[in-house]
Amino acid sequence: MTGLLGSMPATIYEVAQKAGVGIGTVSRVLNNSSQISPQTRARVLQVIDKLNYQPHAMAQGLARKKSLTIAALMPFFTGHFYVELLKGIQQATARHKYDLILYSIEDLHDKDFYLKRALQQRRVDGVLLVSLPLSDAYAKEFQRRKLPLVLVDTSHADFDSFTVNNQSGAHAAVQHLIRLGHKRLAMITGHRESKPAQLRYTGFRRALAEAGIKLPEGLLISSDTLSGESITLNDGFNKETGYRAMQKLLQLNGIRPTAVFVASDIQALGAMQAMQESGLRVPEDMALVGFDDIELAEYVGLTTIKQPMFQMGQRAVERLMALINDPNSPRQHRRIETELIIRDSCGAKKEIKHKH
Amino acid sequence: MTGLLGSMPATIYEVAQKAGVGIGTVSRVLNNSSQISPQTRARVLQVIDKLNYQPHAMAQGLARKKSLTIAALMPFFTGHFYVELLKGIQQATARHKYDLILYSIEDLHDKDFYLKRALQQRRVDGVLLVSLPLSDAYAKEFQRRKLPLVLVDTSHADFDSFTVNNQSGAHAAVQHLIRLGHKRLAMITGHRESKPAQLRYTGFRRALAEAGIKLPEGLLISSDTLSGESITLNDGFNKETGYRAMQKLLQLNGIRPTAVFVASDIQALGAMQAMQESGLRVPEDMALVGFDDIELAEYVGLTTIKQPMFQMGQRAVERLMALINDPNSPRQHRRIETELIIRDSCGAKKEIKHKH
DNA sequence: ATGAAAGCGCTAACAC
DNA sequence: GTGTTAGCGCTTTCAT
Repeated sequence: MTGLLGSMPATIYEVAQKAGVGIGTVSRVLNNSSQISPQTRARVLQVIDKLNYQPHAMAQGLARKKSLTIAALMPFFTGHFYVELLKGIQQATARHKYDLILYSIEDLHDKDFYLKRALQQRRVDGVLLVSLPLSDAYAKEFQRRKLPLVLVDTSHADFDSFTVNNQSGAHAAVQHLIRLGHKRLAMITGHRESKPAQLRYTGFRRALAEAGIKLPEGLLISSDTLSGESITLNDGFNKETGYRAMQKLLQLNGIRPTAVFVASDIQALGAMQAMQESGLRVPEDMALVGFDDIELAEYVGLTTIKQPMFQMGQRAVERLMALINDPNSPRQHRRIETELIIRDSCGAKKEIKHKH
Repeated sequence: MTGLLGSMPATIYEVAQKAGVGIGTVSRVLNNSSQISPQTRARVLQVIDKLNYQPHAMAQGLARKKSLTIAALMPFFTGHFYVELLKGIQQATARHKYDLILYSIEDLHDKDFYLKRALQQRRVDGVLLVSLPLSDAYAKEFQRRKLPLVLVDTSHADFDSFTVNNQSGAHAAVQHLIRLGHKRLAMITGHRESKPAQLRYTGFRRALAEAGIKLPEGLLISSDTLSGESITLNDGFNKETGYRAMQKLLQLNGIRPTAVFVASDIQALGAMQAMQESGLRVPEDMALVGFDDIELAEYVGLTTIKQPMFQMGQRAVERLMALINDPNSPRQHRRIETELIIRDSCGAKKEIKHKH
């Protein structure tokens, strides 16, 4: 039927010809333009269907100056956090019938390269920048090009952003401990220069202050005050720092805390190991709350703060789509609230445990 | 300098004009064509650099009938396996200077939709289909269109594929147990209809046969012979089936096995839980080997079979690129070998343990 | 070696 | 309403 051209996909010309109309008409029904007589529209649609015609994405993109594609630049997968985020992004993108190009950033050189690519070459309709700081040079570039940009887990005054509310998350964690009756609390966290570490610390202090509890000396342990090989890894949020920090806490006789807020689950795991080696049990000897809700947290029954990354990914895409459709939509900086996941590491006092 | 057009990216025309050459010439240096005088080439390159010019991907794609993009269709992330795979895919794709469009398949309707999209809209130069069976209808379609396709973790006679060698992996796992001196072995696995389950079983049998060991009745437990809610989940590879299967094994007095090969780590976790509840210890009371090397495996010290997904992703992309460059390249069905990761769940006999 | 011109498949402005 | 035509930004003959 399709003759010699049978193996090549149909073009708008063939559709037009078979339907006995001009290509403009076909284009119109494709974009379901305002006024087309129902008859011709039906006829064209029929041919389209018969030829199994689908418009050529690049030709459309070129003519329309739109790609129906967005790019996500993200550091590749340090676990759960990014996987969930990517899922959310992917799903929302698909729902809008957009394609998602994934650029993974392993070092800062990559970032530049891909940013440039997204900006100039690939002409995506919008970009999502995840966890990476946006330099002023690129900020200007995005503005000049009027290319919609949404930041996720990072921020910049001039662009829309979605970040986790670290402070209120930490606050909720500590409040939970306090509600359970704990009065002598400690905190283990990452490097003091780390922004999340700072915010989580603020939340911790705030919760203590509200309960009229003060933090004795030595009950706050930041990674950078420790010694050890991998101390600097991942902003101090790693198993070894958790382990060493807990060892330090355990040496505190007399003022040993009854509960500790560990600013990351991975550190909490290290802390648990240290406790175990000292013959101490969680939560009997010491209650623990983590932060992140990594996969292992569920397995070991660690009560923790979950960051709703899936949702964050979705919302970021929704926002990006809104910006694509209305570039003048006012800037929004959204702070996503966390969720307290209660498991076994704090024991139960007046609380009902939610077992998963 | 760029005047009113300053906010739009430069085109090949502007480059040509500023360099005092025709657009054809610019195009030639862009594609570093054979013969261009070093001088003009230098001059053009200089202008390109000054204008910060980068070719427009869609225009190039349209003219060249190539998109420099591939698509990966995959069921979205059931953990580690897919994350590693995606990392490998992403990295190899980037190395070839291709872009990666990610289509996530949540149900079979998605699969159809995206397959059609990739196939007809000519957005991509090749596709990677992961873990999903390819229907004959689409197989024909890919052939007709001559669109390069590589299957990963799934296969079809007519297309290149990369799959894990389930059989030899299982064989290695069981051989390990046998070398450790175990003579009474059992196996816990997923549904009997599951292809991986079948292959792993074959590997198990082969290892036993080679050692002259026979499998007494009742020492092979498939998920579909169990009862319980989530028994059917994920082809029977889930925690509950592992748990129940182990319970069943534990009821076997007299012929209780000293070691069991569990065909998935997640089931091994369930099995361990059942043992723990019965006051039994791993490996003292029973040795365990899993399959998959999920994240938790390391945490609980489970000896297991690792599937090198990162590598598989990379190789699949390499193959796809080869096909894109030479569509007539002969078909290859690659079987990727697994790796035995020795941890603590088998104890040590004559073996040296590799501790991670 | 290089300029001119004809597409690539589509959209959109312009006629009628 | 619908056909015609001029681009979109590039590659690629075809001349020269």
